[in-house]
Amino acid sequence: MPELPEVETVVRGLNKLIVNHKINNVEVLSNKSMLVEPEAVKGLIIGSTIKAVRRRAKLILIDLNNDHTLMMHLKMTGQLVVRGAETWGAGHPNDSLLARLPDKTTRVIFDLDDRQLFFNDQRKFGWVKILPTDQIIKQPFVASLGPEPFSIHAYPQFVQRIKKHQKSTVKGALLEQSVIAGLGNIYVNESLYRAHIHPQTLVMMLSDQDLQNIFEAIKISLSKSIEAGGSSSKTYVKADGTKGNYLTKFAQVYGREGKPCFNCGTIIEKIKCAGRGSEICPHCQPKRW
DNA sequence: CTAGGATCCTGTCAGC
DNA sequence: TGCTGACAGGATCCTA
Repeated sequence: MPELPEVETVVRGLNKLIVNHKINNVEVLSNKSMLVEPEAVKGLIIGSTIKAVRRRAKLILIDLNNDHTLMMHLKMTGQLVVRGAETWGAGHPNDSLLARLPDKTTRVIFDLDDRQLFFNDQRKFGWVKILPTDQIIKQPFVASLGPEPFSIHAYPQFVQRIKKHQKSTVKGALLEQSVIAGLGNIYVNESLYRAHIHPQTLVMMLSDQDLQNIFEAIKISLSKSIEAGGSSSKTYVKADGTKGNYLTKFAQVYGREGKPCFNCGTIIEKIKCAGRGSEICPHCQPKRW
């Protein structure tokens, strides 16, 4: 899925493009994607005005002017695209960001006054819900979330929470949203590479210094991506008109299997860890066992 | 309680 | 060309 930086990019874009706009109609093309009863679509969504767009972990929260909030999760292949006076989109980087919409991945269309918001999701894992705004933090998943990586007291909370997973691999623990919020497969791989830690290292084997290195590496990986992702929608089509992938602008190991490590030149390998593909530099991220 | 694997769904790509 | 299996930027459910 879009991970924290991509969701942050979506939220920043939506804040510029849909706040203070009224939702005139909602077209549901996939019931699986729209987990809102038809009566609630009519009674709570249609006719409301968007007040603000927020993010918590990988959740997108669109506050309406009736004390309710649209909660969206893009999961693996979701994306949000605005078409109107301006054209813009972010999330899963595929052709639907550029295509005429709706297309075969379009699941929900929000008709605003002078523009449309498209919820596209090839694999239909993502969803849209609506809740009273004050109930969001009471949702079990939201309540269980670990700290936002850039919040002031994130580090001690991160340390306390990851230490509950002593027998897990460090990769498995970092993928847990209850340990730290917003990481997914790519940023866990990127962060462990930058911290020089092998993903299969058990949490019980990590020193306090290791944890500090990992936490700093997470913040660097995320912030570099947010910087690049902020322009992802514009740079997705390169100057020559071909498709581009903004991840290649900052990724150190993602998608680089078989290529030389930027640090030492060793060939990047791809292994399986915590059930997910994991690119590593075998020299920079040595096994400790 | 934890940890690991299967699962939801659609599409693409490598290898016959 | 057509088929098959592996895999994919997530999180939940089931099992042990």
